[in-house]
Amino acid sequence: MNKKTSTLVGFKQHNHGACLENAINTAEEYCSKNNLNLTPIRKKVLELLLQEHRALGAYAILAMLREQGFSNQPPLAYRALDFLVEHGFAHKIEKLNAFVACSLPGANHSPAFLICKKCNTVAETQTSLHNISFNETANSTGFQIEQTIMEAQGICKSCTETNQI
Amino acid sequence: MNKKTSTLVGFKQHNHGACLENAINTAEEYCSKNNLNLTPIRKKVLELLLQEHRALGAYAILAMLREQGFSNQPPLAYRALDFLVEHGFAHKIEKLNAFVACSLPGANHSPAFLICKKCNTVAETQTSLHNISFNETANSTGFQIEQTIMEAQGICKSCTETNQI
DNA sequence: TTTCTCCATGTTATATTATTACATTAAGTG
DNA sequence: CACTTAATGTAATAATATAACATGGAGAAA
Repeated sequence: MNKKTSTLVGFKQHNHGACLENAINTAEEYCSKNNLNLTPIRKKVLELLLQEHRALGAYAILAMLREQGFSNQPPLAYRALDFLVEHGFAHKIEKLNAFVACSLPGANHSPAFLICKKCNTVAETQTSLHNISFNETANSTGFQIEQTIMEAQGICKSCTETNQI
Repeated sequence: MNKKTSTLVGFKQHNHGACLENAINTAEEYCSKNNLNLTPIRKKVLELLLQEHRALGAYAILAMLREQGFSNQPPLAYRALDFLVEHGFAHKIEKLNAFVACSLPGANHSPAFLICKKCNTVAETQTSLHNISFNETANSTGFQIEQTIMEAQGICKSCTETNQI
């Protein structure tokens, strides 16, 4: 009862091409089912995020969009990111003011992130246990939680082992 | 074993003047013991934060400092805030890009925050249970956590009851 | 005392992140 | 077709944060 499995993506090996293609397909299906418009810009931004397992800043994305022939006005990136975040295809990492593709699309989630300070890789974890303390405290005071942000910064195994400066 | 008490400040009544004075005294003692320099600017910023139970942006603080006769260059505020955060007298609320005084000074903590979207009050909670899921996931992948950020947004009891728009 | 060093502050400039506001285009609907 | 709505284009600016270098002051070392 006390234990809860955690899943994690980002510090493990995986088939990246398949991962990307799968995520895009999932997003497309979800959008067509829910009458959402995954426009070229939105899709392109999602692809750009999926190609990294790192958080990208809005202006980094904007620069990439420009390389692809899009205009480079900030709202272009922010609007696409807003759409992706609103519908769960991406998350904002508040600590970094940056964005990552969702690693667990479709999950009804309250995600938590592990951020490596050295390589900037971001791993998304999915648990439910982590909300207990918030819920307890919230309940005891009548606070109604709508959204939780959980981010941990540290050093990933790979960076610890190579011990690079 | 499974339960852990949570403490909370910010949505409860308390003697505000005493609270402020006590916090300042604690900070001064801590600084003199640890050979830290609680300069006039740093002290003033701490007082400004303590006067609210809300998060204040760096530029809001800067404007208050100017009213007190200090210069109004951004580094003035950021340096003082850096000091306060580094030594645990204040915390940054990442979601708001803003700062709150620490409600539990002296505690060796990994704080969590409840942020009311209506009145902007920020309550600090102190638990240890909330780190379990992070620690489990981190351990399983060799990730070494250095800092965790936990923030919940929602509506506090008082705002729910008055139900103001 | 003089010099040195360190820490804090003063100051200018600029970088980074994000939004507002309004014009234009495109797709679907009555 | 005219109308409505969603999405994008574009310009301007707001809000947040830092870099870089100068100045001042307190205490240690010579």
